[in-house]
Amino acid sequence: MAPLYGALRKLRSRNILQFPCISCCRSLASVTKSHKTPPLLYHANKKISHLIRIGRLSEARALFDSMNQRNTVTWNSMMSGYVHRREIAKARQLFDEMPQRDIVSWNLIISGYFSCRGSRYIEEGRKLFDEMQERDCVSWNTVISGYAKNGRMKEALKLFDAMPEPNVVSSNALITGFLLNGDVDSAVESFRRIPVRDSASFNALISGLVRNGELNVAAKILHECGEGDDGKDDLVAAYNTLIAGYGQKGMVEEARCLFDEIPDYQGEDGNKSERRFRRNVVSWNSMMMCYVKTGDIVSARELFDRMTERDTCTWNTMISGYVQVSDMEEASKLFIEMPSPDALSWNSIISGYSQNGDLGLAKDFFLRMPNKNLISWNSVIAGYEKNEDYNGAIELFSQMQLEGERPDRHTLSSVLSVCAGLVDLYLGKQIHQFITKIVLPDMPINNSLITMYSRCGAIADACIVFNEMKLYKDVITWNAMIGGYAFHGLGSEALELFKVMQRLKIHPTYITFISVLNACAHAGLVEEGRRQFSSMIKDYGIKPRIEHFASLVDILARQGQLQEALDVIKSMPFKPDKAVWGALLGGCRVHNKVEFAQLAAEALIRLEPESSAPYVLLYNMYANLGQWDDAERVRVLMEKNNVKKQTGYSWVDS
DNA sequence: GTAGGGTTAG
Repeated sequence: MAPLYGALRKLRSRNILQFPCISCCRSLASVTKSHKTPPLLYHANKKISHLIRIGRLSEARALFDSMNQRNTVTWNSMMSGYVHRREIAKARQLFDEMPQRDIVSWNLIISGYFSCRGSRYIEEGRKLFDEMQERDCVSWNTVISGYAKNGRMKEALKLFDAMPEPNVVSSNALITGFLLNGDVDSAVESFRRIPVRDSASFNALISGLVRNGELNVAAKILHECGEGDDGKDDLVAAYNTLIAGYGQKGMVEEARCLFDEIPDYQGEDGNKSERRFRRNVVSWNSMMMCYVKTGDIVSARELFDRMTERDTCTWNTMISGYVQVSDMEEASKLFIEMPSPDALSWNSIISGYSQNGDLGLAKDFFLRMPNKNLISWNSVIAGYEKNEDYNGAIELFSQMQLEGERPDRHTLSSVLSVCAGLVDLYLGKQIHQFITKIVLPDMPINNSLITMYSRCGAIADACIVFNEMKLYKDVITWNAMIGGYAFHGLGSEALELFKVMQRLKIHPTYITFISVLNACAHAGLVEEGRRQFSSMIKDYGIKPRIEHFASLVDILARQGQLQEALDVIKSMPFKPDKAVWGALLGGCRVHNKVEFAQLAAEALIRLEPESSAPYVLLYNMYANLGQWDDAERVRVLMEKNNVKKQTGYSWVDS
């Protein structure tokens, strides 16, 4: 008896056998039945399911239509193709047309309805379930998991209690459902109530806990897993999930501890050990990803080199690691070396070159890529936008639509930034219209809209978007609006909004303070500016960047406090850049402080010898003061340095 | 042919 019991346990843990239930007997019956199927029909059925598996649905349908003999399996296979594609109407049509239905037909159509979004479909699925004459445990599991996946736990639990024989699959579905709703306690309780847990029980619980940020609970459960768990010898997937979860939070050390806990058995001659709980390729990939996420490319590479078995994901992770640290040479080396690059590999390389400013290579790879997808288009469009080749971005955007690729929120967000860069309000409004037609504007999209409108001079439209966001705002939203006000010289509005933000206890970022300081400059508030500058450091622990110093210099210089501004420049821990000297020079012009102007202009000329602006400014100042000798000296210097005066241009589109 | 779950790109 004992060996038989052991064999049963082994089968169970491999998901071949579960709780005793009708479906097992039924599936055995259908196996024997398939032997009676005429060979031609049997092969045609196999062909249909193969075509569906590789995603060639229309070919499968053509074959289905051409068959002069079909059995229930034929109809069911065809139906499953539509169910997978969420084409529920077509699946339903087959269901209604088929001459004979078995339990699988019913289960299929019900699962189809439950995997469609919208309560309409769920009700229809439920109606069919209620109409069933005979149900097996798959029917129950389908409906329970259907409710759970849609977050409707009340109905799921009711059915769970009503089912004739509870089984581990439905319990697992409940766990997933609870965690989808963030109900950690109920999930853990359901888990504890399962008499014999399998590996999917652990996976469902651990992955849900990780998604809810409950890493400590997950680790505890994983370590206390006990006797009576069929899944306990196959916990590697759950370990992998938690490793990845730690990686997401940057907790590399915890991840490494877990990784080291998984045995790395390799039998003699490098053969894989019989033991099932051992590191697999996903464990290595996940651990590598942790290092990649924290920018520790050396440790990631170390693991990569130690791996005896690599899959596409391994290569892609390593490539994306090099992309992140801008080592495109190594990234493309791996890309060439890897056995069969997939869409993800191509896209990593494309976005890598895009982000690192090599648009030519990005487009080269993009054009050579065999099956471009939405992400490929988005990567290359974002690259053009980031590198300020706005017209190139727009060209790609229209090209993409000509080729039948539908833009999504990522595309549209990039295109909005393009409109902002081009200062093209007309185009921006068109894109806004387009957006409302095809996606629900979410936070990132709304944020891009605010930036676009304010950069294009339509501050009122920016306000409308901002106010429509009501409760759903993040720091970026606030930064965009405050920055918009500051950009338009509406200093007091910007400061007022900043106060509201502080009252709501939203933590500002360094970007917020760039806008706040700019607002102070525009509003002529010297004391307020100094106060905000030190509040940034003291109250919020934000280290001032050179942009903040530039703003502070701007604030002081505009008010004619040029000596104070110069003191700031001398005391700051950065080498003053164009913006800093530019701010000083701007103040000098307004207040006719020629001695400071000379200092600032000379510094600017050293930084950018080809720019005519500082020469012109200095020349005009001397001229205004009647110091014609000095003015002439500037003009000669300009000629000597071969600088041409550029014709002015306005950057505001009418 | 139907039910529960792990890693990578914009």
